[in-house]
Amino acid sequence: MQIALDSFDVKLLAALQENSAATNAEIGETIGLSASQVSRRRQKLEDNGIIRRYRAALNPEALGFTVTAFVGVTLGAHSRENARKFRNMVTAMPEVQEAHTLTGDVDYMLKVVVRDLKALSRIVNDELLPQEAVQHVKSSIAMDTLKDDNLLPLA
Amino acid sequence: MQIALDSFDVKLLAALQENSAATNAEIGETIGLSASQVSRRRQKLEDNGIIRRYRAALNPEALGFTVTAFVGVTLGAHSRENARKFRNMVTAMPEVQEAHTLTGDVDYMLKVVVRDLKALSRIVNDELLPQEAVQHVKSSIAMDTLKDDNLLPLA
DNA sequence: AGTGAAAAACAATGGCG
DNA sequence: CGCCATTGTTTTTCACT
Repeated sequence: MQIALDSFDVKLLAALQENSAATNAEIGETIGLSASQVSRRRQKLEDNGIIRRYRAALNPEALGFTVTAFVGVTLGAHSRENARKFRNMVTAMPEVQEAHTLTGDVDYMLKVVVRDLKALSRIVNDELLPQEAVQHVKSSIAMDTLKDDNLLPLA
Repeated sequence: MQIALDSFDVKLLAALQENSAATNAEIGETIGLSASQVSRRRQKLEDNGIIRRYRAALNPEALGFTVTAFVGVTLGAHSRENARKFRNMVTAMPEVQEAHTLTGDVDYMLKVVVRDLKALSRIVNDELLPQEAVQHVKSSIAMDTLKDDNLLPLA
């Protein structure tokens, strides 16, 4: 999928990932385009999958999610089938916000968000560790989050 | 800030973080509420800060961001001033999507997104390591991302 | 490539049960 | 809280550069 983006498209994407509630007219004003062009370009970017979706960013603390943890997981004797089961499981777990396979000594890095430490303990001890494939789990708790915007550096 | 949320609010929040482009009528249909009530509740949730903002989720690969890395940073002799400088810097870096202070042997965990390994190298060697406060940096590259939705587990 | 204006869709309020 | 009607925005389409 090779898509040519001009500088208007990039500016539009930057504006939308910053604030998708802005009207086409408002965005047009900031990037120097008419509302109708913003609409047309936006639709093209949605159609070709560059814009994946629109979502509301919620306030975790206000909703009681006070614990964020990074959980490093090391797998044991790599049976293909057990590793697949593990991946399916973490993908399906709602508390797992991110799951990546890493280079280095840790096979997987999970970002987990829960209401309290008890819930984290339950996830590690009752869900992750019982998995056949899992050999070792190491959790680090985020004491403070300086930044969590997950915005692409389009600038 | 103590806010009472009933099950309609929770369902509404779940629907909005899943897809904020849905119309109030569509959301109302899925959560069992009229469009006008969805509108009223949504506004209240925006006003009291439970809904922070609306954003477009973009496709990183389509935009050329092929490298995601987790960078663990250990600070040296903790001069308060140097640590503050470090925090200000990572917060201002657009390539840093997340920055957390952690429990354990690593002081900070950064999630970095860039176009190629060269850009990652530049960030580590030319931006992070020259910082006074930084003693040690260890990067792990995400070879595969299974999940990256950053949705709160409201279910 | 782009604009501007009309038409269609939608959000937001208020009143009533 | 549902329903309905109204009002004002906003999106989208169309004609025209």
